[in-house]
Amino acid sequence: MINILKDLNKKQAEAVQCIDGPMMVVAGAGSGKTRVLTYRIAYLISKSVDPFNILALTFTNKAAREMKARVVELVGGIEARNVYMGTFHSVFARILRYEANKLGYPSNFSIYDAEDSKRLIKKIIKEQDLDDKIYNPGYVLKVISSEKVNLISPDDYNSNNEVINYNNSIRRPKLGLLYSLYSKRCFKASAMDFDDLLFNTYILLRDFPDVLYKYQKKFKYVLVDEYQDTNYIQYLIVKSLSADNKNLCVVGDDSQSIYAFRGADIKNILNFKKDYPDLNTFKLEQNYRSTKMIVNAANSVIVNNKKQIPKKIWTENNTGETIKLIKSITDNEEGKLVAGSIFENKMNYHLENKNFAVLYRTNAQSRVMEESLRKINIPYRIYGGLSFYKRREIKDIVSYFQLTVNNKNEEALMRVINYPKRGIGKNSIEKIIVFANKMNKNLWNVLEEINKSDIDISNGVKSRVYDFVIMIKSFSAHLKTKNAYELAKEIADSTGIIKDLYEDKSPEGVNRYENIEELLNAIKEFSEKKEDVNKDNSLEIKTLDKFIQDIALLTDADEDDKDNNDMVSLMTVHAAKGLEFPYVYIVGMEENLFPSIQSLSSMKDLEEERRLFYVAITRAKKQVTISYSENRYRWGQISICEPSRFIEEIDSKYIDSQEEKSINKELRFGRKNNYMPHIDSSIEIKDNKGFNRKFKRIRDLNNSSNMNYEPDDTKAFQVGMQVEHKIFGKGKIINIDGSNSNRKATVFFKNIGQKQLVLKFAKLKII
DNA sequence: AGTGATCAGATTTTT
DNA sequence: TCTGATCACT
Repeated sequence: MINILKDLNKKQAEAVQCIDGPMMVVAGAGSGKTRVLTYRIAYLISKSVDPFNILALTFTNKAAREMKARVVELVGGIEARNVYMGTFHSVFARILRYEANKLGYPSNFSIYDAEDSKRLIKKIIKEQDLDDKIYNPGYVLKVISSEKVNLISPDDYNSNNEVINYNNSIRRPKLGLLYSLYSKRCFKASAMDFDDLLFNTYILLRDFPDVLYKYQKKFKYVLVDEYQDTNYIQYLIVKSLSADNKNLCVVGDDSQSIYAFRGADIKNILNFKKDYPDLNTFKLEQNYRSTKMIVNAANSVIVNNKKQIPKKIWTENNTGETIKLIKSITDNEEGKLVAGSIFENKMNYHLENKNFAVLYRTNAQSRVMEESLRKINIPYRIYGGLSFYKRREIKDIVSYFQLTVNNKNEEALMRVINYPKRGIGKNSIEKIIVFANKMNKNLWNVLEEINKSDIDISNGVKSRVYDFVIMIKSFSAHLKTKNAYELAKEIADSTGIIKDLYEDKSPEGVNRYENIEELLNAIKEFSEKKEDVNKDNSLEIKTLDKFIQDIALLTDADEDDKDNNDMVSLMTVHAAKGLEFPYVYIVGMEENLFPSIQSLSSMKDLEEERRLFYVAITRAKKQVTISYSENRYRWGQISICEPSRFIEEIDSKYIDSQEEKSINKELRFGRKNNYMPHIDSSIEIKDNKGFNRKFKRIRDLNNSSNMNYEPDDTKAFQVGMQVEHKIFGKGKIINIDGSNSNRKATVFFKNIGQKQLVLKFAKLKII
C-alpha cells in the first residue's frame, strides 16, 4: 500500500489518523472532505481493520460509487469490495430484506417511489370522499413523510391531542386517518416507501436487541458523509449502530445543508458535541478548489446566515478573476448569452466542453439552455430531470417485473392490469377495489378469487381478470428458474407490450419502443455478468428480482457516454453538490426563482436558499458567471423579474460591476424595437390561448435572430431521410415543420432519441 | 370498454 | 408547455 499520509495536509492527516472514538470533521467546500473519508477507510484497512467491519454511508448513489472507486485506487479492489458502502436507503434496504420477516414483511417487499406513494395517497383521498383541494396529495404526503422521519407512527400521531387540535384548527381533521390508511395499504401491499426504509430500520434495531447486537458487532467503524443532510431518524440509526463501539466518524459542512425541505435537520451537526462530549473535532478550512476571488465571494454571501459553526475558509490558490454578471431581457436571450459566453471562453482559452457547468434552481430552466447550446453546436449533458427509470413506458414494464416479484404490489398492479388494453375498464377496477377494502383483503387475493366473488361485474370481465392473474402467476413461477433477461423478454413479449409499442409509429411511440429495448439490453448485460458463486459452489442465477429490487432507489442510469465525455454539464444546484468545474454559470438569479418564492416567508428557508447559492458558487475552480433575466416565461406567462438579493450580498470587491458585457449592441437595438413592443401588446390579449400562440411566434422569431450563422439550403431535407449529425450521430427525419429559414426537423437518433432541430443550424448531412 | 377532445393545474429541490 | 382528469361519444 502507498504511503497514505503523504497526500494529506496536517489537519487532514490528523483526522484520518483519529480512528478511535467519536469524531466530527467540519469540512468547508473544496477542503478535501472526500479525500479524508476515503483515506480514512484506507488507513483503517492498513491498520488491519477488516473491511467487513467498515460501514460508510452516503447520501447519493453517485457519492457512494465515487468513494468506492477511490478506495479501490488506494487499497485495491479485493479489500475495497468488502467495505459496506452505499446510500442510507440502499444499505438499509439490504438489511431490511435480510431481516424482513421480523417485521412481518416478506424479503421481496417492493419499494414505492415518490410517484407510487402519490398515486396511492390520491386513491385513498378519493376513496374517503375527501376534497383533494383541502387534502392536496402532495401536501398530505409531505405531512406523512415529516412525521415518519421524526419517528412518529400513525398511532402516535392519532393519539396526540396537540396534533388533533392543530389539524382541526387548519381544517384538516382527517390527516391522521390518511396517514394510518396509507401505512396500512403499504403494508398490505408488502411495500415500503423511502421513509419506511429508514423508519423500519430503526424499529428493527430498537425492538430486536439481537439484531442490533449483530450489526453493532459487524459495523465496528461507521463513517457518514454529508452529515448535515441527515434527518432525525438517520441520526437515531447511526447513533444506535455505533452506540457500542462509538467509532463514529461524521463528515459534513453546515454551510452546505440544503435538504431541510426533506426533513434534514441541521441540528444533527450543530449539536453533535452534546451527544458525544469526548468528541474530537477537526476543521478543514483550507480550500484547494477555487481561486481567492471565488472563496471570498462565497464567504461574503454565507456570513449573512445567522446559525453556523464558526469557520474561516481560505485558500493559497491564485487570485483569479472577479465574478462575472450577465443581464438579459428574456430567458431566451439569457440562454443565448450564456451559451455565447461559454463558446467565447472555450475559444479564447482553448477549453473543453466538460470544463463548463450551467447550474439552475429548477429543472424547468434547462430547456432554454438546451436550445441555445444546441444552436451553436455545443454538446451538453443534462443531469437529473426525468430519469430513465421514471419514464412512463419503463415504469410500465418495470411494474410487470415488480408485480411478478411481489404479486401484492398494488401500485404496480394498478398500472398494468389494463395495459396493454385487455378490456378491464375503470369501473370494474373501481368495484374490485371497493370490494377489497370492504373485505379488508389485498387486491391481488381478490383477483385470484374473482370467479368465486360476487362483485358486480360481467363474467366477461371476470374471465379476463382471471387470465391476467394466470399470466402473472406463470411469470412468478419462472422467477427462480430463468435468468433476468429470459424472464424479462418473456414478459415483454407475452404481455403484448412490445407489440403495442412496435405498432405505434408516432415519434413518441418509436422512442418508447427504443427505450424498452434499451432496458432489455441493460437486463441482458446484467444477466450475463459474471455469476456469483454460492456457498455450495453452484452458480447463482442472475434473476429478475435481483435486477429490479432496488430500482426505485436509482436516480438516473448515469452511465457516462463512453464515446463522448466532452460535454457541458447542465444540472440543478442540488445535483451539483459534491462536484466541481473550472467554469460555472449560475443562471436565473432572480428574486422568486433563486431564492425561490416558497422560501421567502421564513428566515430558515431563506438561509437554506443562501446555502444553496453558496454551494453553487463553490463548485467553481476558476470562474463564476452569474446571470439573470428581466423577463421570464413561466407557467405559460411572462413574468417580470428582479435580480436576486443574493447578487447584492456578494461583496462588490469580488464581482464585476459592469453588466451586459457580451450583448452585441446592434442585436440589442434590434430587439428593443422589435421584441419588447410585442410583449406589451401581447399582454393585453385576454384569451390565454391566443397569448400563448402569439408569444410562441415571438419566441421563434427571437430564436432565429441568432448570431452569425449562415443558413444552409434547408429545402433539401425531407421526411424519411437518413441524416447524420456531428454530435448526435445517425438518425432519421420523422417530421418537418415550419417554412424556409425556420424549418424544423424532428429527427430520431439511434443513440439519443428524438430531437427537434432547426435545420439551418443543425448542419445535418444527408446520407 | 375505448377513444378523443377539452380543460385545469403545475413547478423547488430528491433518496 | 406538459400532464392528468373528465366528459361526451362510439
